[in-house]
Amino acid sequence: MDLEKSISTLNNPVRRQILEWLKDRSNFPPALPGHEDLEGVCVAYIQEKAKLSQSTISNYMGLLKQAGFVIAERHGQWTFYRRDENSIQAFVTAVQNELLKP
Amino acid sequence: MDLEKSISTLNNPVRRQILEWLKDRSNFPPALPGHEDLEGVCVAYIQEKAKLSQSTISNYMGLLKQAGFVIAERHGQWTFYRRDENSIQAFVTAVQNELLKP
DNA sequence: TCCATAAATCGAAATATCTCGATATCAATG
DNA sequence: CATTGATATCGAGATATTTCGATTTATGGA
Repeated sequence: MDLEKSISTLNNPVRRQILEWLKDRSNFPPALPGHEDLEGVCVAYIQEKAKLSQSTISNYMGLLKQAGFVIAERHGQWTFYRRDENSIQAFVTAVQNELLKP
Repeated sequence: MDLEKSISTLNNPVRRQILEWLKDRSNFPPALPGHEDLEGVCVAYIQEKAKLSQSTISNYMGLLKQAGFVIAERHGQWTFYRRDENSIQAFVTAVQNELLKP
């Protein structure tokens, strides 16, 4: 848990929005045939919703992954991203511990 | 509660450190004669501990104040800063609500 | 009123972040 | 193995943040 990296990753409204969207698969188009059973959302769907360039979103997802907020899983040519709830919970706890008085 | 501004204010290790220091008055030199009853710590003390320039610390304290993390109270030529525990708690709650799944 | 001290504001240089288009990589398929 | 489609990486321009020293403002005291 690198608090520094986590905070700077969250210091961007689009990245926070992506984490929000990823709470619910139904924020994105239905899975393509053959992907129905896979968890997570591919980059193209996230890009479409965020309306930023492909490279920017790929970069953002890399940052979210490095910070531990999402898990990436490659299946064929697609990378599926999903939230890492445990890691997100750990961050929230760390923020509490750092900010709130003993 | 402007989450945007709060997060960007916390996106700096020195500002977070200052909030940490302000948890306990005894992290700073004893109050000057006549200031014993006043809550909070003056800018000069914070500057001394942070080892950054006076203007930088004044700026940081302004940001922390705008974000609602500290309360400033002027007494004579000194400005005393102290944590705003309610506001800090509100921020932590907002982070929880934004990040954790329903 | 003049001076000294504390803090705030200003202007600027160095560094970091954002965001893009172009290019590279990697996997599937004919 | 050449092509296509998905994603990752690269290089760069625009913008934002960090941090400073210099200046300004506010206050209290001689």
